[in-house]
Amino acid sequence: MQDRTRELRGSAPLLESALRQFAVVGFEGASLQRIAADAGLSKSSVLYHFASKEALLDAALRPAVEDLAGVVDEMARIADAAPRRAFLVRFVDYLLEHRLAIAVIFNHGQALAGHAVIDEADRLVRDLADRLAPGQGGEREVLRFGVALAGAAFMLVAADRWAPAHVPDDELRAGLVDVLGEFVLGPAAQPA
Amino acid sequence: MQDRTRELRGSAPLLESALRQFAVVGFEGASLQRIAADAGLSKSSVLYHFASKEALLDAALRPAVEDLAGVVDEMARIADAAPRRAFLVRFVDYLLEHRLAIAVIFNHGQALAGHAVIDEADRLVRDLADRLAPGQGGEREVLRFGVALAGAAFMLVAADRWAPAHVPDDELRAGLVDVLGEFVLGPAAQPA
DNA sequence: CAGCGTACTGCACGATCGGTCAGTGCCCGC
DNA sequence: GCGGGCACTGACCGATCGTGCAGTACGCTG
Repeated sequence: MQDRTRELRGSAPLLESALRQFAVVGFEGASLQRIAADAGLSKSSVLYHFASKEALLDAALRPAVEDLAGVVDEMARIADAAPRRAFLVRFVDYLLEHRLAIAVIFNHGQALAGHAVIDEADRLVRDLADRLAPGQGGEREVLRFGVALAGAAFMLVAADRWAPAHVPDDELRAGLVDVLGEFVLGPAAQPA
Repeated sequence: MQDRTRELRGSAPLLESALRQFAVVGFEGASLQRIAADAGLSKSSVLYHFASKEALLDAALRPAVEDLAGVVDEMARIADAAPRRAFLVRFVDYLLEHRLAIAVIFNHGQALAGHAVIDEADRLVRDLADRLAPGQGGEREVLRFGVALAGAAFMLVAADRWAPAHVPDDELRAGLVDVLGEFVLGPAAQPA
């Protein structure tokens, strides 16, 4: 395997096709052939821009992981202050923006353990959980946080499958802010 | 494809191997070769007992789906009565017993849409959600239920990945009953 | 012992997998 | 105009995919 990966500037549609395939059928189930066809080019062309299938996965997930690092930083700065709800809105926005990547990381994370991006994402999520549930009695808090986050990750891509009609993003965002707020901030933090 | 499937009586280890592979790498990512090797027999032998890869998926998920139908029935009978918490305990037990199948249905459901078992499982889950959130204002309730259920499904197989040490089933069960109870029964239903 | 069904296997098949490589057309600086 | 790099492609490779098929070892029944 050559280690030279040509970082294509205008590769957004290709990365989105890859992300969609990875999210739906998983990394092993997705084929370069299908990803390439979906993006409108040949398999060879995909492997011209990205040295391997794994490099493609890395490039597809990288933006979400880097943004997650920013989110965790932000969370660390506000610490235990009041504007937790504002942070929650910001976090739900992050989830919506990177919904496909989030689906890959959560739904297929176990199969992808060992890949650098996934391990980094896992570490960041654990960081976030630890920060939300400090102290030694936090195991229950971590469980609550895990359920809320993974559940949100699922609904991001499954909401349409359950709802009778397409759920607009705005509605989904409002719902997730409410539900997650109730879940991780406690019922006392409910809005008016 | 021949439609004759020999229903093997002592095929439990084979079905469990299949389930584990499907849960980790998804249906398309899992290979009959690896499933067979994991169960200690040849690929041909697997295809002797199950007419195709899809038939194997069906057989592996069938028990969980049938049990789910029972759970939904039970839920329908207790309706709006008080013993909801008892039902929740029963439900978490169900999740723990079929944790691999649950992981397949939730994490890879989108890729498996169209397969009979998956569609049936989807229908049952929707039934359950509708029963928990009746009326026209229930969209938010459905979202809450989806987040809680999918989150629980995730933690069933991911708890060990996040925790510093292995999480015993008893602990996981207790935690899920608490967290899900708080989530779908409302904070008022908290135990002493 | 003969005969049959059951559990299981090795082998072969066409298709598809990820990946390599030798081109090919095109734009851009000289 | 022309040389060189850039984006892209088809042909090809060995491996593996799901599946079909013929054959084999074994245990039961007659």
